[in-house]
Amino acid sequence: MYFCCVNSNTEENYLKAIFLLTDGVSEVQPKELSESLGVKMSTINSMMKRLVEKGLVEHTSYRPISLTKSGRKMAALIIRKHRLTEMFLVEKMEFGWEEVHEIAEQVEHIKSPIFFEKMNEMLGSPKQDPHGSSIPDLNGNIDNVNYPKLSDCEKNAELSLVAVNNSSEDFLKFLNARKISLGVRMKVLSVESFDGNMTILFNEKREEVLSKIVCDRLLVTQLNPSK
Amino acid sequence: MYFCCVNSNTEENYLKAIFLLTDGVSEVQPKELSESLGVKMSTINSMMKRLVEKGLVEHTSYRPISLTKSGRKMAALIIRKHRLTEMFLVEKMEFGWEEVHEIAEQVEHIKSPIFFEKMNEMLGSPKQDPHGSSIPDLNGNIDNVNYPKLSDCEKNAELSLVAVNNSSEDFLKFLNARKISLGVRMKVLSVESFDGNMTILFNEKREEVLSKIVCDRLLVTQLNPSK
DNA sequence: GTATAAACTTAGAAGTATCTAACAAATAAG
DNA sequence: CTTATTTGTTAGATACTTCTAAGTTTATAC
Repeated sequence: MYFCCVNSNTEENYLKAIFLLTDGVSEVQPKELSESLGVKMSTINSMMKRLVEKGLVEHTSYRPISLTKSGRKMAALIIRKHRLTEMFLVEKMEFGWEEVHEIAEQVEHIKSPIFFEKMNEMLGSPKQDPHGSSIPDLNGNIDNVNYPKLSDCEKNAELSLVAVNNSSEDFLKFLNARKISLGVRMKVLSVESFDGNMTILFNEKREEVLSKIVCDRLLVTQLNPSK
Repeated sequence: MYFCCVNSNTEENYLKAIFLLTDGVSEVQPKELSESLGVKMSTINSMMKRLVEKGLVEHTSYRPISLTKSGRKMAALIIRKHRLTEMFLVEKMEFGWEEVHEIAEQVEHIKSPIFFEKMNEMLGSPKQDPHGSSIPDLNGNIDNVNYPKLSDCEKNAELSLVAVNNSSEDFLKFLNARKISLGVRMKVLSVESFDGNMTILFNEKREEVLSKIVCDRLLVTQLNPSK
């Protein structure tokens, strides 16, 4: 018999991955999870058995995977620790937003509620992490604002960058090199229908051509709602 | 075959324990290690096989255990991370010295040299942790000052508390309750030869009777060398 | 100096986390 | 609608970390 309240780092990583992959939707395919975690399908299978038995995951043969209520809460609390850590590293330790994901990936597993609540306090209970993602509260509730992708915006749209979809070091260094950071003003000058490339005017000054891959990862809000 | 540069948290804990138990002496008995880590003797045996094979530990049947040069360096670097973390928690996050050991025990395993060097920089390259223990440098070298125990001091000795031998929460709370902290001035008023109890005058004001167990854990320097 | 106790070792088992290989079900393609 | 491909499952293997139980060696006591 398992003790439902004690989980290994590995189990926490599975819960977190399922949580992130079911953002917006309710289920995730075993295949997706396997690719996201970099493990074989059979490994997903054994772990799902354990997490189902612990009451954290719902899964029956040949069906997609979802979190139970308690699994979702647990996952959200791990993500809270991850995102508070990222914010702490950027705000209090002067790390760049491209450096913090890997460190937070390890720090998030530390068992010490007071450690993270101290961070939260020092940071003034931030609502977003350095990449614009929402930080779940202590009850595991998370504001699920679904910002549109830049790639879904049309010509002449005037926008502000509010979040990025991906915190990989390479991608964030790419943005750094072009001085693209959260809050930057953007105007869509043109959209190439052939390949999805977009020409963007940043802060009314710099022009950049961004590939579809990049535009898919930039989340924005409308600056002047056309009314 | 093993990869000598990659170690699990468990292996790191064994190296650290051997390092701390061989402070001053060159070897440690398997039994001591087993008690210190809270695992059975047979577990010590299997782990020693692995660490010997990795070239980190020296051990032959029925003989005591010691670290190789590379094992010692590795252990010192883990202790560096532990002690920098403790200092960071106290100095930059306002934790009490009794709260930090448990957290540092987990943080010390984080794989990110830059994370700890950032702490070191923010702290101004401290030489001691909040309990007065030396912090090894980046090469794994450590100042091995062997402060005398209060329990070894004689009547009328005038002393200053420079370190504690033990960072358990209970012990440090005991000291907190008596306002005993690093740097406090102490004068030995009397020593009870029967049980080793000592009556100590703190900062020329407060008098406390401390048991042998407590006096064994307090490390001091002579304030006025009697010459 | 033998008997006894303590310390140490070995062998074998269990749980976690992973894999490979073989097989089964569901989906896509013709 | 049958075939082929992709996706999912099971069984069995390996490495890690730990245990218990049984056996050995060293140290202690008389």
